[in-house]
Amino acid sequence: MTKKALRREPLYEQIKTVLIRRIGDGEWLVNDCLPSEWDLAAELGVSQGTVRKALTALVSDGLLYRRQGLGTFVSETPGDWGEGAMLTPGLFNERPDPLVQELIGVSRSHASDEMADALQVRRSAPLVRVRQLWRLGGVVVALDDAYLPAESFEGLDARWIRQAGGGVHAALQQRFGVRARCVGEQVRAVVPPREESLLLGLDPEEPALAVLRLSAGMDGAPVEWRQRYCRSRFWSWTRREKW
Amino acid sequence: MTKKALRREPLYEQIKTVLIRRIGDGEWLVNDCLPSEWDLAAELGVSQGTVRKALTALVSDGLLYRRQGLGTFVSETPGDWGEGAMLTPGLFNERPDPLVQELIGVSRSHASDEMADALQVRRSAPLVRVRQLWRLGGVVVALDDAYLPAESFEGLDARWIRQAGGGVHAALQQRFGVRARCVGEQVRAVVPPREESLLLGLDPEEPALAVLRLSAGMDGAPVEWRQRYCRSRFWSWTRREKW
DNA sequence: TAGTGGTCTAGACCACAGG
DNA sequence: CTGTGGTCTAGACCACTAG
Repeated sequence: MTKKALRREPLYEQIKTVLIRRIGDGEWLVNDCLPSEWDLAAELGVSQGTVRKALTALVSDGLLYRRQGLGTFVSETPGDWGEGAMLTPGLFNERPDPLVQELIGVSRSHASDEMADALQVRRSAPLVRVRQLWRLGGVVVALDDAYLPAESFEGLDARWIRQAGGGVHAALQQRFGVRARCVGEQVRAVVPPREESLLLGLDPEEPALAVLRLSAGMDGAPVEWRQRYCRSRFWSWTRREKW
Repeated sequence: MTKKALRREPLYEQIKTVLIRRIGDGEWLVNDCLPSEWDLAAELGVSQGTVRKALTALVSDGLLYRRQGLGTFVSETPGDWGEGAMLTPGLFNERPDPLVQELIGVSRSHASDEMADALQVRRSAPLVRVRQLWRLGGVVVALDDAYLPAESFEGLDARWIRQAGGGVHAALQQRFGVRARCVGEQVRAVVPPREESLLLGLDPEEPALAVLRLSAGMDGAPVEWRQRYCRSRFWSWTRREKW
């Protein structure tokens, strides 16, 4: 036994966990209104202030949104691009632009060592690969491949993805009840392989931004490994603070 | 007159503003302990909870840090790399590494249109350029040029920067009382110009990550425009969430 | 008008650090 | 032991939204 007693987890953290689970279980669907802070407080046996602290954290995590005078709601499944993520297209003082994704195809693949490590599957484990193209104003700006463990997502195919509105993450939510969120991201400057370079419309030897991203379910289990090549010729990728 | 009355700014926002100003004025220096939440509350005429909310916001902004049982303290001036910023070196599951900066030289330059726009100075306005090299484990990993309005920072030279510990931001704080923080960042994949490519030890035509960064003082006035080339060959640049 | 989130207060207890 | 931040409660008032 250790001398130091385990610090008990704060109440609002426990509330967060409960709410995440109940949302994941489908008790409240996308854009559903949660019970009011007071109702939740009564039901959970804590004060309204504690519920508020948990809700505020979930809002900043992007799982919920609030509208004063209306209530607290479940957010849309984030799109495949990764709304709250590191790289969004645009220049320093620009408005967000509409990104359109185009599904190219779904195929089978096997886990590289790097993927197997990130997805916590064995090496060469079977994966599903979903290849998509991103356009902005008609111009191709990015190409990405999403890799998912085939054993966990049997039956995921182009039809399901199209029915879900074209997004892998939307399909995961609808077909498997999994809400994926980005848990790690990497950026490199590379010259893409010839095939990808052609799809992107790059000159030979023209560099692109390569983004590697790992997504996990709300329970923390790795769900998707994504490799994306971004054109860096006309567009750049920006982060903006409140300013 | 408009029908809709102006919404009064929340108290904790006002408290934030007051504290930022008093820190900027040097009332508390780096690593100084602020008065306790209760003392601040009494002095400012608000409740302890309101002070806490303002302090919490400033902690998440990186201006303060707290240690339970001790107090609330003023953070170090962030280093020139940009500690809390988008790109920090390392692989997915790595610990942070010690980055060492080496001052190459300080020279005069003139604002390009892009710089003038970001720094809010006239085109071709005189600028001070500070060129630095970044090493990680002895290997050169990045090269950057910091551009500052010469009129605002007259006298900034290599000696002052060295005396401040080698950092531009540290020198700004010590010599001009300006705490700079990153307000916007951009990433591109490019093949650097020949001179920069040589300094970085890149092969000809080898791509690098180019990071453009605008920093502002606590009052929001633009202070520094920075262009950085990062080697992308052995190192990659990562963001990690709590995970 | 009723119900919601947004803010603020006052007071309480806990865990931690230091003398 | 004292003082600090960390958490939690109960209650209040405000601003916004919908019907």
